[in-house]
Amino acid sequence: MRIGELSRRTQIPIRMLRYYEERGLLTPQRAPSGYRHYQEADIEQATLVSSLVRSGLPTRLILPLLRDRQLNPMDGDETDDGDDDLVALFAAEFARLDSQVKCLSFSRSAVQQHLRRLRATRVRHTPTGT
Amino acid sequence: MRIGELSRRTQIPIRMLRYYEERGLLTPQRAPSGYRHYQEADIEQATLVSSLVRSGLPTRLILPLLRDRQLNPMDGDETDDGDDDLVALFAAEFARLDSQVKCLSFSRSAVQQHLRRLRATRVRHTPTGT
DNA sequence: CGTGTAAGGAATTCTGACACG
DNA sequence: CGTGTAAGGAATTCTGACACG
Repeated sequence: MRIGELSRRTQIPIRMLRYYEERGLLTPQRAPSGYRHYQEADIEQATLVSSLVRSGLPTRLILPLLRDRQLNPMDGDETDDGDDDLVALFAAEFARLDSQVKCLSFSRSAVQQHLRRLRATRVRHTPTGT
Repeated sequence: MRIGELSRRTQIPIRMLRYYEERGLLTPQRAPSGYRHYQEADIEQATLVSSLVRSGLPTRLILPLLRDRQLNPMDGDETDDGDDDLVALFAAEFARLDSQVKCLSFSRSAVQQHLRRLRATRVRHTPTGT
């Protein structure tokens, strides 16, 4: 598929799909026309990248993460060996995401609870509402 | 307790505790000296407010949410009756929080998975590590 | 001993303002 | 709008010392 279709199916702006490619996170083939050509599997990949980017991961961390993912588990080594710095960076990102999820989940349920009560009193006052 | 202790126990900057009060979200008593005096219950309240603020809720929405919370369920009306606008605003916030939680959770588990593999290969290459 | 007090400094808190993205 | 910071002052608390009965 071409970029427009991928954008539509993933809800990711075309601008961002091109940006991901610029950062090496997505590598579509090219038609003679120069049009990008994506595989079905790129839908999943683009979705993952988009999620990570929106979650605040710098693209330079997303790249090694993707490489790791594409490795055959049976393969030995082509990994970022013993990269202590990388491990530390990812550990920090994980901690950040974890606490952010907790904060948002907590807020989400507080808002949900409020919403329920708000609607309850609304109904009580507007019994004729459709 | 005074503002310093509350700040320490909630991990919320003093600056923010003062700001919450300015917005009517926290209403500590005052000592003759002018020092703020907080109750134990303010710990929970401050934590809730902080979470909501960090989650991106505007303080003007947090205020009615708190009021609602403090209402006795048996009481009748003193609520924001039939406030369609409020309901819509909260519904929008809820939707936003919900999708944000999903995005972050997804990213979180992707990073966690990567971290595991990263550590696994690190160990394989550094069997003597402590 | 238990208790009050003056002394000087350190830590805490106050407000109103400016800065930033 | 939420948050940080520098400024200048006021209230609070701390410690070690001296005094008293």
